[in-house]
Amino acid sequence: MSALAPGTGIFAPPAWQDDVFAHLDRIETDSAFNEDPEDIEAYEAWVRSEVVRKLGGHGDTHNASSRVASSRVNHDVAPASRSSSPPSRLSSPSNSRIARPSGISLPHHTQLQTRHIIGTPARISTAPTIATPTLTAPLPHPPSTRIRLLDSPMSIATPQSPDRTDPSAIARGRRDDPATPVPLGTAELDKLKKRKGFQELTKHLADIMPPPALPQSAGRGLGRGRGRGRGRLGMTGRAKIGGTALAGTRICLAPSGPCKPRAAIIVQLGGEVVLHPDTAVTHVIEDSGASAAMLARRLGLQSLSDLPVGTQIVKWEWVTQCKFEAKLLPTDNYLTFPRTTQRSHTPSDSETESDRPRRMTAARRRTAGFDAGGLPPRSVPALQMARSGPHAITTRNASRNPSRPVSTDNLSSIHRSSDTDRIATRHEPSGGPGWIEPTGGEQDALDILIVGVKNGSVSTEGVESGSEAEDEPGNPSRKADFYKCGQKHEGEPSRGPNEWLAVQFDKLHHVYEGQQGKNEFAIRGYQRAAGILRRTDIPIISGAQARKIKGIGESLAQRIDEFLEGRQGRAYYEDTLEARTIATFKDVYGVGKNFAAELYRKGARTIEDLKTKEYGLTSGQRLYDDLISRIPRDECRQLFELIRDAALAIDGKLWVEIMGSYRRGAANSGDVDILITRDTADRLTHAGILYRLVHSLRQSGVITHDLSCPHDYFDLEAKWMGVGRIPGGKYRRIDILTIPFEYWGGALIYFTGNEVFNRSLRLYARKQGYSLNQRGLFRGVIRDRKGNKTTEGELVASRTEEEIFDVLGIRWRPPHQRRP
DNA sequence: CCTCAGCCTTA
DNA sequence: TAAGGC
DNA sequence: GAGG
Ligand SMILES: O=c1ccn([C@H]2C[C@H](O)[C@@H](COP(=O)(O)OP(=O)(O)OP(=O)(O)O)O2)c(=O)[nH]1
Ligand SMILES: [Mg+2]
Repeated sequence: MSALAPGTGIFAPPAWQDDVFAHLDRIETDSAFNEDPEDIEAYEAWVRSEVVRKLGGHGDTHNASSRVASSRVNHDVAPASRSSSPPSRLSSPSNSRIARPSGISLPHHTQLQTRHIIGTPARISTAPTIATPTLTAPLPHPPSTRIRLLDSPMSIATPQSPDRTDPSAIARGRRDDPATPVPLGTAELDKLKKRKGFQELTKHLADIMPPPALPQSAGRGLGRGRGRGRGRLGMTGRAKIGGTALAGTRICLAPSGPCKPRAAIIVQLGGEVVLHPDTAVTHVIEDSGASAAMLARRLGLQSLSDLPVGTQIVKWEWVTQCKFEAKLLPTDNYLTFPRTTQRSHTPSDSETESDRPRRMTAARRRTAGFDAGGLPPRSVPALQMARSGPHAITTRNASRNPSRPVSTDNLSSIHRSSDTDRIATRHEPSGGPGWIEPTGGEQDALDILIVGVKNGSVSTEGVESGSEAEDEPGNPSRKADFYKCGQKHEGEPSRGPNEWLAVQFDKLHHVYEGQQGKNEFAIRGYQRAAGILRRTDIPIISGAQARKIKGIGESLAQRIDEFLEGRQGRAYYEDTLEARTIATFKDVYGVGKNFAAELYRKGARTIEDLKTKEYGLTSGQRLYDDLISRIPRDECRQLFELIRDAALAIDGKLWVEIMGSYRRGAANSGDVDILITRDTADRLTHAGILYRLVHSLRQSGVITHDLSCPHDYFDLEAKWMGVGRIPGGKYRRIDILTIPFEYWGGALIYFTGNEVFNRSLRLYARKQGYSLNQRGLFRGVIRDRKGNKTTEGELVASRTEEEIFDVLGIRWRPPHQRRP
C-alpha cells in the first residue's frame, strides 16, 4: 500500500494541480482500481525486484529495459519469459532523455511525412526493435502472483436489486446510502436528529482538519478505520474474504431464528448484517411464517412499506443458495411474500424485469425520486464518454508508402511475432467477471465486518459487487437490438464508500447527455464527479465536505446534498422523460445527440419504437442486436486470437495487440480494439495489411459489417471500424488500427486509454508545452486560435510508452491504473 | 473571463 | 462543416 | 461545471 491515504491527497490539493491526472500522480492512488485483475502488490514487488536486478546488471534502468525488451519473446504463455523490461516507473524522469538508447531517439520523423517511409534505416535496426516498448511496461506479471480466482461468480452475479420500483413490491420507503442509513422504526426521529448532529460534527471536523488529519483511511485494503465516530457512518471495508456472493447487500435479520450463525454466514459472504431495519437495508430475512403485519411489528415498523424501496423480504434459503452457488441470486424464488402482480413496466425493451438481474451497483439504493421516470431500462448508467478519435494522421497526402507495398512476406509464418509479449497483456487473468480484488488488506476489512456484526449494527460496507454491465449471454432477455456498445462499467471489483453517490452521478450524467442546451463541459463534470467519488476512500457525508475535493464545486456539492438527504432537488426535476429518452437513444450506435433529439421530436419514446416503426434507421443498425451487451473478457480474447492469427498468416512479423479496456484488465469490454504495426528493420512495412486482414476475416465469417473504412488502406496509419463475431456468437464491435512503427508508444497510450486518462494526460502535456496525440509526443505544435493545428511540430518521443511518460516527467503507470 | 484532448470518417 | 465516433 |  503504497498509497498514502488517498484521501489525504485528494483533499485540499494544491492549487496548481488542475488536472486530474496530475492529481493522481501525486496521490499514489491505488485504491480503487476499477479494472484490475491483478495483484498489485505482488506485481509491484516483482517490478521492484526486476528493476533491481536489471540495475545491478546494467546500471541503468532504461538501457536495461531497452535491451531486454529486444528480446521479444513470444510467449504466449510463459509469463516467465516476459521478464522483459522493468518498468521504469521507478526511474527518475529527468534522466529519461539521457537514458534513451542512442540510436533511437531520433528525430526522425519529425515530420509526419516521414511516416511513410519505411523505417528510417538508420536507427531502425537498433532501435525499434527493441521492442516494444511497451514492454517495459506492460507487464508481465509474475506468474506466481496470480492466483486469482477464476472468476468468481459473485461478481457477475447480480442481485436483483432492490432497484426499481416494483409496483407489487412491498417496500416503498426511502432508501439511503449505506453510508448514512437512518434507522427505521419508532425511534426514527430521534435517531435522525442524532445523525444529523453527528454529521454536522464530522463535517465540521473535516472542514477544519487538514487533509492529513482526515481519517486515516488507510491505504487500500487496510481496513479503513472509521475515523471519527463510531457509528454507523459507513465504512467501507471490503469484505472479500469469504466470498462476495452477498457483497453489497445489507441484510436485516428479523429478531427470530438463529441470528448469530446466520449473521456469521452473511458476513462471510460479504454482506452486511443489521438487526434493525434502516434506510439502507436491501434484504430482510423472514421465514418464520409470520404475516406481513406481524413481521412489520417485529421490526418495529408500522408497515412493511416503510422499508426502503426495493427491499426484498426473503427466506433464509435464499442466502444458503447464494452461498452454494457462490453468487448473488435473484430472490424471485425465495420471496417470503411472493409477488402477486407481475411487473408492468419496462415496456420498451424487451427485457423483462425479472430475468434481468441487475447489478448491484445500479441496483443499489436510490434516492427516492430519482428513478421514477420510467425510462427504459438501460439500467446502467452508461458513462458514455465523449468522443474523439484515434487515428490521426493527417492524412495528408502522402501517405502512401512508397516502397514496398506490402510486407507480406512469405515467410511469415515462421516467426510468430506474437505480440503478446511485447506488451505482455495478460489474458488469463482476467479474472473474468469478477475476480476479486486481491490485496492483502482484506483481512482487516473482514475483521471490521465481524466486529460490526457483533455490535449488532453494521458499520461496514462491504460492497464490491461485480458490476457487470450487461446481461450475459445466457440472459434470456434479449434486448432490443442495436444499442451502442455496452454501457460502461467494465466490471470493477472494488467499491469504495461512495459508490452509491457515484452511481447517482453516473445516472445524472447519462440523463444530462440527453438534455439539450446543457454545456458539454458541465455534463462532463458529472461524469468526472462520479469518478472522483468512486475513488475517494473517505465516506462523503456532505456536499461541503466533498467540495474540498478538486473537481467538486458548488453546484456538484449541492447535488450531493440533495442525494444524501434524499431531497428532490435539481437532480430530480431535471430528470425528465425527454432527457432520459434522448440519452437512451444515443446509446444506439450511430445515433448522436442531434439525431436522438430528432427521433424524440418525431414521437419515438422507446427503443422498441425505433425498431418497429420507421424512423429511418438502417437495417444495419437493427442487426446489431448484440452490441448492447458488453463482451466478456474471454470472448474478447478469442476474437483477438482470431484476428491476430489471421494477421500473422498474412505477415508473421506483424505486431498485433489487443488494447482498450481489455488491456486495462477489464472483465468485459464494449468492443475489441486491435492495434497493429510492424517492425521496419527489414525495410518492409505493414502497408496494405489492413485491407487483406479485413478481407480475410470477412471470408472466414469473423467480420460481418463495416462501419467505416480507412481513407487509404495502404497508409501505414489506418483504421477500420466494424462489426464481427466469433462465428455463431453475438455480433461485436471491432476496431482495428494500424500505425507506423515509430508511433508505437503514442499509439499504445492512446489506444489503451481510458478516455478520461487520455484527456488528462494530453492536457498535462499541453501545459508542459507539448502536444500528445495518438502518434506521439510533439513539441512546437502551433495552432490557430480555433485550435486547428497549423504546424506539426516535431516528434519528441513515441517509441515506447515509457519514453513519453519520462519526457513528461510522469511515472509510467500500468494499464489498469490508467484512469484519470 | 477563459479553458477544457486531439483526430478521424461520413455525408 | 456538422455529426458521430475512437 | 470547475478552476485558474
Ligand atoms: O474519445 C475517446 C475515446 C477513446 N479514446 C481512446 C481511449 C480508449 O481506451 C481507446 C479505445 O476506445 P473505446 O471506446 O473502445 O474505449 P475502451 O476504453 O476500450 O472501453 P470499452 O470497454 O467501452 O471499449 O481509445 C480516446 O482517446 N478518446
Ligand atoms: Mg474498447
